[in-house]
Amino acid sequence: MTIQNILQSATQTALQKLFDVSIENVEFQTTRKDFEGDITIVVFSFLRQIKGNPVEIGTKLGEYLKENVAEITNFNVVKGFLNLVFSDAYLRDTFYQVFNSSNFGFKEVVSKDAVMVEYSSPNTNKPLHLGHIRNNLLGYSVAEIIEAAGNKVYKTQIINDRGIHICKSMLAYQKFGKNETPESTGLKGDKLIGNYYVKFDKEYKTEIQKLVISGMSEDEAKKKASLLVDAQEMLKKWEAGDTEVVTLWKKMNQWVYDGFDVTYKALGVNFDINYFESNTYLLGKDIVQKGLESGIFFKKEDGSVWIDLTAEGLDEKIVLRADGTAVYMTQDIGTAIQRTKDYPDVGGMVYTVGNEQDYHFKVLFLILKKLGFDWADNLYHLSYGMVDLPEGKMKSREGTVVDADDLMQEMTDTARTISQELGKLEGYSASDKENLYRIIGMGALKYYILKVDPKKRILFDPKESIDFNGNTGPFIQYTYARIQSLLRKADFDYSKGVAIDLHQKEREVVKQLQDFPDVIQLAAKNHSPALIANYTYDLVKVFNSFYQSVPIFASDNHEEKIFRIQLSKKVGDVIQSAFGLLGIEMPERM
RNA sequence: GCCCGCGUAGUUCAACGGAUAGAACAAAAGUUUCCUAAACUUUAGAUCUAGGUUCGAUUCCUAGCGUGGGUACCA
Repeated sequence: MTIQNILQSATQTALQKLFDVSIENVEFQTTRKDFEGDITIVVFSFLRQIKGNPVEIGTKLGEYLKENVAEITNFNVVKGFLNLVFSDAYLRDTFYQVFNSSNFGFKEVVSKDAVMVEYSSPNTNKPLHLGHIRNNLLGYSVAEIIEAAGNKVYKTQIINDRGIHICKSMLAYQKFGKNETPESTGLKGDKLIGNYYVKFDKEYKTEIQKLVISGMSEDEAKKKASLLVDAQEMLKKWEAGDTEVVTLWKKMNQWVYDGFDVTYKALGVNFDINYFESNTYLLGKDIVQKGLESGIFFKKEDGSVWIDLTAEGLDEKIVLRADGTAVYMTQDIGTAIQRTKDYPDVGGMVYTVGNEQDYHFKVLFLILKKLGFDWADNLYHLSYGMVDLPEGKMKSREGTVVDADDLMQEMTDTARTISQELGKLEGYSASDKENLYRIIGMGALKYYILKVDPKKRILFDPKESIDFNGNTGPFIQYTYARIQSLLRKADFDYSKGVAIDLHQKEREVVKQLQDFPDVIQLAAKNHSPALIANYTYDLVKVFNSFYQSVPIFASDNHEEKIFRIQLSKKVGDVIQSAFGLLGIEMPERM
């Protein structure tokens, strides 16, 4: 029986005896740092059922609990807050419980429903940029968190490998490519293809200008420019399975995938399953047909199929064009259903997609619910804000994007500069050092992005925004490295339990550690890596304060030394676990 | 126009409806005879406005202002 259960029933009994009321669920919260105590009961919440002075009620309740619950040694009442103080013995015992459990905070996989987490979802016509970095980090981290909280997880991406935009870069390659390859140019495949996409746009604009000068209206020129016409023609050939086009398409896409692999690896993300739009873009039409028969959808005179969501406060939405071809929505309906067929244990899905598509997913989920799928209640759009630059929005055509590979390289370079100035790494090999710079640089980048609430937009200043001091990844990594150094110097056995009185700072660290499992559960429920990040930062702050004020090796009490090393080790373990959920690696030294 | 986010110190971020709204950066002062000063300790500084619900509101509701996004056959 956990202390929460004991407290719960003891409090209920007390309320019954003292005030003759029964309260089903008494809420407990950990006491704030500035007040004495470990767990707090908010007496105010009883006032509806118990009339009287909150302080008096709290005092009576506190006296009863102190009397009847062995672990409670004292209490105090501030306004309507009853703060309960636990014994050192109890805190030590719970600490040893977590100290000795290897998977502290993590649950066994318990839920039989798996969750499919989709993220990244790139187009194969250009390299990944800063926006993808936020997407990837969020998606990966949320997947890890959900898994840690006890669900089986499948990570997936849907690769947008077809369509007019792909044909544009293919056409530019055909026309201006001179048979270049990643090998011949030394460029990453995604970069090479991205260049052709830009090239297309440039040539297309030039052509439009020429047409306008020769007397054509701009609108007409945009439609009649030969480059665009050719690209559309190429798309038709692709759809018809034309051998030459498909061969080129396969070759160029493979270059891009090879390039993406490098970027994903550097980011530290991975996928269990890939879906390709070229395989899924025709899905969903049969479902629409069924929905039409059952009256969920309706047909307009021109033959297009719609759903009426005005009763739900939304609009009408098209699900099939007049010519019978699919739209984005059709495809997404079909893909979702396909996934549950491919992986029958999937009972929910998370879509990591920017907030400009909030409306789309609202409608998608509603349609799937109306179609009667029982998993439709467990769909979640992990919506995140844009990453803006000081100059404004990123525009790939205008070249104001921050390239993912470049940014990661820059972070590593900054980490190298700072580390070399501090110069603490003698005895490290050159390659170990380089690896360390990478760990620190990526830690800074990942933490900077993940500590922010996903819903909020991020203002990203490449020059100034990545810091290595304060509330940052490297600050936390540094604490971890110091702890490892501490453990290396501890030349005594600290594996066994000891019974000492706890100092105030030690109590604070123990209390913070105890919250970790709850934080994981909450983060999974809210799909929020930011909660983990901020929790870890708080833990480090509390630990640093402890570290500074309590002499660890100088104590003449050996048992105290043992306990302090144990405490430090556990803090290190928890930091490592928490940052693991954020995809951030830990340095042994720095 | 309509719909959906967001609005907290000078700046970047926190705060299950709970106590005196927390940090960091920037500014000012201090701490290195045990373990890594990328640290620690002080000082100064904020909830867009007006109502409402509540014992209690940064949080929930209404209206307004500011800001970003979406707006029906593009994905």
